Amino acid sequence: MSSAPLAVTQRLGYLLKHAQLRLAELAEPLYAPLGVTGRQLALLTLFGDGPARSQQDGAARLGVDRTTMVALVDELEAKGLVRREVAPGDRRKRLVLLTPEGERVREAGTEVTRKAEALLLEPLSAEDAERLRAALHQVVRAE
Amino acid sequence: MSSAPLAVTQRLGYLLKHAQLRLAELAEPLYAPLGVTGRQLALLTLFGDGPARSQQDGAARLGVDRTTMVALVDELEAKGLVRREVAPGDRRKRLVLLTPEGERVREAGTEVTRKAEALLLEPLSAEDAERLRAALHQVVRAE
DNA sequence: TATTGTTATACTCTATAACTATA
DNA sequence: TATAGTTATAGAGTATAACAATA
Repeated sequence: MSSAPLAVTQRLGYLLKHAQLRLAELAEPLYAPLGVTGRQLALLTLFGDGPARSQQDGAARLGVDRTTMVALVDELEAKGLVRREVAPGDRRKRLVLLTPEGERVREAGTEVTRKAEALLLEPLSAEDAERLRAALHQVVRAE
Repeated sequence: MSSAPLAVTQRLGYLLKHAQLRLAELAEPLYAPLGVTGRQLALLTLFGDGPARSQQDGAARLGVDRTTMVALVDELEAKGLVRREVAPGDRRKRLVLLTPEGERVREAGTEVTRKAEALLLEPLSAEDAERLRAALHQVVRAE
């Protein structure tokens, strides 16, 4: 156990926050032409991937409150990118489904996300970049 | 270039955000007995490390607005952990200096931060943990 | 004129509480 | 009774604009 000063710029909290800020900085200009924010694209990715999910299910996976999810889905619905559908079998639940336009935006967004991530990871070798993603995944998995 | 789905939980934005959430979850209970938040401890680390800094200098390093820094320093001053001092040579600037109590909290906080980081990094080997920190540092440095 | 600190203000993000409808 | 979605509201956190002191 060393007792070096551990300057603020070496702390994981600082590094994670600033990596995130930098990623957002790189990605948002690329998302803008698609007419969506990074947040909205994340929602499209979430609801467009795999079997249909309810709002609550989506909220749980994204780690946000269900009241927050209502507003997020409202935004996407207003843009015509998703629609709500009563879940067959449980009329309390609303499935969130991508419209054809939503599907197009999701696909374009996926490409753009790749590009932004590549820009962020540019200073790393391909191997180190993969290790970074794997390490973060392991650390988060433990939730 | 693969075109796999890149599920939302594999995106760097998601991973960075959730790693940060998890770190905060682990760290805050440890900070609480010290009477400070993680944010406040980061400030103490920033201003307690190296030569005295002005508020503006600190704000720039932390990546926050200077008006935000005013409020943050106010908090620490109210707790008696720092004091402001007019900078010799430029009377517009206020240096932020740790009080003896602030110094004590900073030292205790450093230990606690190490502990929280260790908890977060638990699933990784020591080598992978170091690689993670190094990779984040490289990626952020490019700012 | 420009910069530092400050205040007032507004905006974004998010959660809590209370309601409706379904189960 | 409990759950899903919704609404209204309030609390963080942060930034923009305008001002005083100093350069």
